[in-house]
Amino acid sequence: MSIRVRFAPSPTGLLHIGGARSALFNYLFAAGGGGCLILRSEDTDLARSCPEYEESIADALTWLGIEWQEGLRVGGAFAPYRQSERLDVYRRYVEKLIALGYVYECFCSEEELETERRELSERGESPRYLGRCARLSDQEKAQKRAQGVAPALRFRVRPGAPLLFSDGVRGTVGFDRDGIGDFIIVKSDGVPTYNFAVVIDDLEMAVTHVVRGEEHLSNTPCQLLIWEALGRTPPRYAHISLILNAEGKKMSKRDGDTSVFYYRDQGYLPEAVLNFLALLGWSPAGDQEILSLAELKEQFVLGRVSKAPAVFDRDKLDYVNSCYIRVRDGEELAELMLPYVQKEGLFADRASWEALEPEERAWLAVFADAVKERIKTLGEAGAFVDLFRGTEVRALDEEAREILRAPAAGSVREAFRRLLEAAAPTLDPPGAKALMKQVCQEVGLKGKDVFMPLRVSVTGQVHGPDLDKILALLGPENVLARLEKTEIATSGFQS
RNA sequence: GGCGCGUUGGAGAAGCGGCUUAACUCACCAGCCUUUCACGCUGGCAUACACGGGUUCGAAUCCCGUACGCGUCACCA
Repeated sequence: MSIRVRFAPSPTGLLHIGGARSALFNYLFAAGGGGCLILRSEDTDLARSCPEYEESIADALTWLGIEWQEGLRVGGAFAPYRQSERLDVYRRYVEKLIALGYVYECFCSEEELETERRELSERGESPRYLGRCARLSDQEKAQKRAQGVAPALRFRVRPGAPLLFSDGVRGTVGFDRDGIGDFIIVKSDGVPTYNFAVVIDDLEMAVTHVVRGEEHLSNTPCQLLIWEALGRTPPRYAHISLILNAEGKKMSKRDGDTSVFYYRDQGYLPEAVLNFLALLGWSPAGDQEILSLAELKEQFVLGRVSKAPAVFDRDKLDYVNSCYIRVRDGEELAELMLPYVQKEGLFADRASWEALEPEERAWLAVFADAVKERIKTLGEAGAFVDLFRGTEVRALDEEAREILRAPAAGSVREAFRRLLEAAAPTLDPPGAKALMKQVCQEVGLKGKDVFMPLRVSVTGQVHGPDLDKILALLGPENVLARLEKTEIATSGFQS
């Protein structure tokens, strides 16, 4: 039998990093065995669910490169894949459980339930429902109903052996049945609860393995109970550890920077996010950590997933991302950077990469190659725009002034200016290099003595990308203009 | 508080009873490379197996307790 797994988010928010990792692990697990990933929407919480979130979750998965073979958007043999559209399916199973004697109506109010839980808790017992409505007479029920109280449906937990299951990452896990308490499977508004709907969906959709976050571990016994009542074999479960924030707490939406789109907008590449997420709680057998999706698929095994929670480390994400930025180049990388460059006002009026002129694309390609080794995210590329554009030079700091005060600085600049004015009206990196070589010959110097004054004159900074690229990107006109500005700015200091 | 899960250097982790005087990656530091920075390379730092008992000739690895952390206890999912 082939593997069938599912990712079943509830559309109550953007896809967050923990959800993305669950989806990834499901995807990798299924892909390794030629299985099928189902994307299902658990929208039984009518009040909080929202179709826009469902769309954005699917978009986020697509952006990441996680493909599903069945479910939302793609359909499949077990449609529909939205729980709100499967109410009649659940109803059928409720009938079945009723017939089997597992279900009873509960009229308890929220306050009553809360009081019960509190009392149990104070007595040091497990807070749970003690079954107050389990044996209501028909008359009592009729009375409640006459008062306008709509009943919820509870699942009756019968005594029996402990619920043991073998978890794919944690090994054998067990819960006692008497600690559980009868739980609600259909709310008073007639909508099934999560714990019930998942079981029915997993059953109907022939799910073979459930890979999900550890927060669901304590839901598992309830679900097992339903499987048992229905006389069916449950899927294999695997509960992956949580992702913690720097404070060691479960990464929650309240932390802010937890949505996948946040990282996309910051300029993280999808393959980097995926690679990083895979490394959170899982480790490859070999030493290589930078792995493509194809390699991850090939190497991923559930058995190597860690039981302990992992802390989300932005530094490592940055590192992984920089690795993926560096292997890209030319116009391909330039296109990725375009939005961030536009944010700085450059080519801001262009609707897309296609709307750029060929020479603009070429310019951006040189730009991209000039900055790619010094950025961790695409977003950081924006900071370089000013360096390569316009006639303005950044204010000189003391270190920069020092360099321009060097005895030979003046003649270097002079020679460079002269040669540049005589040169062709355009500059490319090789051309810039040749020009600088000529300067070296003319002033009889080389190395730092030549390059540093030029660098500072043109950029105002002591550090930065390769000079030939800077010059090419600026173009002769801007270079000349900048030369003049730094001349004026430093003239008062040259003795 | 009940129940469940976890605990290897700052972070991710390898380790599955002897090969461990505990890999590897990030971060950090230094040197080299380089016209600068960055990249890359080399080296280093980090007094890492939570603690206490067992089992064993031998334990980070198995068992039991304790501590600490986290999760969960909803007519949320």
